[in-house]
Amino acid sequence: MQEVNSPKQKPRRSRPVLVADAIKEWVVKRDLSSGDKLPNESAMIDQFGVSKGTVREALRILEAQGLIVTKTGPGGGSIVGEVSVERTRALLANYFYFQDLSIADIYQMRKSLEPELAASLAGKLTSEQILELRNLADQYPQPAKSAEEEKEQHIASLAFHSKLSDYGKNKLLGFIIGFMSQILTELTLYKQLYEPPNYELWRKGREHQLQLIEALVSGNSNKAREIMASHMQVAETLMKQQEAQIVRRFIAE
Amino acid sequence: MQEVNSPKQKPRRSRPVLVADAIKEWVVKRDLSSGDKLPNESAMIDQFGVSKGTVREALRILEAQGLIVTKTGPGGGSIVGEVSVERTRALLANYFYFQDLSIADIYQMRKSLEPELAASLAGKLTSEQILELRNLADQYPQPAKSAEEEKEQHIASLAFHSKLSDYGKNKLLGFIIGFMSQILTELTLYKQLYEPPNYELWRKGREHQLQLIEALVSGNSNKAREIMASHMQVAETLMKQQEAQIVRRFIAE
DNA sequence: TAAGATTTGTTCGTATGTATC
DNA sequence: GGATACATACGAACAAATCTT
Repeated sequence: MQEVNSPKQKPRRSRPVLVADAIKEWVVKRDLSSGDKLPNESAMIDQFGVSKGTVREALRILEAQGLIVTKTGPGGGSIVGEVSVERTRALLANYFYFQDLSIADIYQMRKSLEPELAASLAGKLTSEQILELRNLADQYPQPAKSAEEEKEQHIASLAFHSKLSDYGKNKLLGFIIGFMSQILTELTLYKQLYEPPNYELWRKGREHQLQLIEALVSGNSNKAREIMASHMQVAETLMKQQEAQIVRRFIAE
Repeated sequence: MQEVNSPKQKPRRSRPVLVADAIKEWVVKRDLSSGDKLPNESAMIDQFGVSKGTVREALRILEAQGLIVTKTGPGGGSIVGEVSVERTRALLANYFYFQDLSIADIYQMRKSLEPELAASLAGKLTSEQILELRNLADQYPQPAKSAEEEKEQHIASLAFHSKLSDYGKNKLLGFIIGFMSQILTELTLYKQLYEPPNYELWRKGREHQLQLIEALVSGNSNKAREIMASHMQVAETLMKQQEAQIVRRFIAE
């Protein structure tokens, strides 16, 4: 599997990306972690035998991926920087900018994952966490009086799910659920308001949240799963009513 | 919500970053899509009133995120580039480099998602796709004779799942499953081989693949779901036996 | 094949900004 | 405030890739 004679002429990597790769390798080889210092610019210029401009382009590449953070001044320079969730979500959103996700796609996944998350959290939450959830659920104790208000409630509800995903131990599961909540929130923020508030669905949704909290407190994981599953059905109906389209835009940075 | 007096002194965005943002905005505002041309370097130098070096750093940022592709020569320059799955997976992997994912975390998700995917594909595959799956499943018709051979079979099996995820219409679901297959493949590639081949599990795994293909062809979605669920149990046992640790390394680019 | 034109790629020297001591 | 150490930014020049004729 050599790269010789490969018909797929790979587009020759420019020097900045080669340097960026070299730096990444350097970091991994020494098993550096968040906060550890990298050599400064002039050291890299010597080390890799390239000019300042090239080194700087390489550093911008790593910075764009969230792998390093750079500071000026004495004691400054670049350090390894923990990649943030926000940036990662943004990068993932950029990918789906080109992929035409539908509401149905997102709900196919939510219906599988959210009940699983709820079940895994039953009996595992601290009283502070429970309190936070209650606060979110109580944020809108009355049915929405206008489409605008319903929108706000919908967003608060998504924040509830996002918060829940933070409480789980499974970082992958949490990330994906948080990502979907973000997409749906943006969708809700930007969408047209042409539907009147739906009282029946509102009532069910709120009821679900309260029942869910109760199940989480009592540690009944099967019940938590069931409630969340019903809730997803309701939420899906609500979203599909709006015939919303996924907002196409770059985010990142 | 002004940025004045914000206690959270946000780390002043450098000029390349600002230029990169401006370019992104420019692209979105015109609703450009994959392949459309951006102004060339000198035009940007004029347009933004910055130096060549600054423009180039901005372009490297966008390139690192997969948003543009740059070519030299006449008619060259930068174009909007569809963000590739590979790059996106790599960027996501960078995030989880810091998050200590466990095998259990990944399988909690696989157990939820893979059966769902299987069910959604029942009766929807073309004969070419079925053939490809059969080929992958038939790649190792005999039980592994060595640990090394078992490793190869395990990787082939993951390729089977990856392929399956490509066939679905749900891009988000496909992406996540593909991502997990990739992580597990790397894990398998780099892990120590201290366990002897496990014939019983091998037999079950292969049986599952064949039964699954059959269910997919006949369009029995409930059966497809069930088989995949059992298969996930087996696969999880196999992985956990190895006590593998998630490989920590940067990928990307 | 070869030459010329176009556009990105890379270097260097210099100057400026910024944080620490 | 001044000295120091570092990143940030500019501009001019030259190198390399690639398209056209």
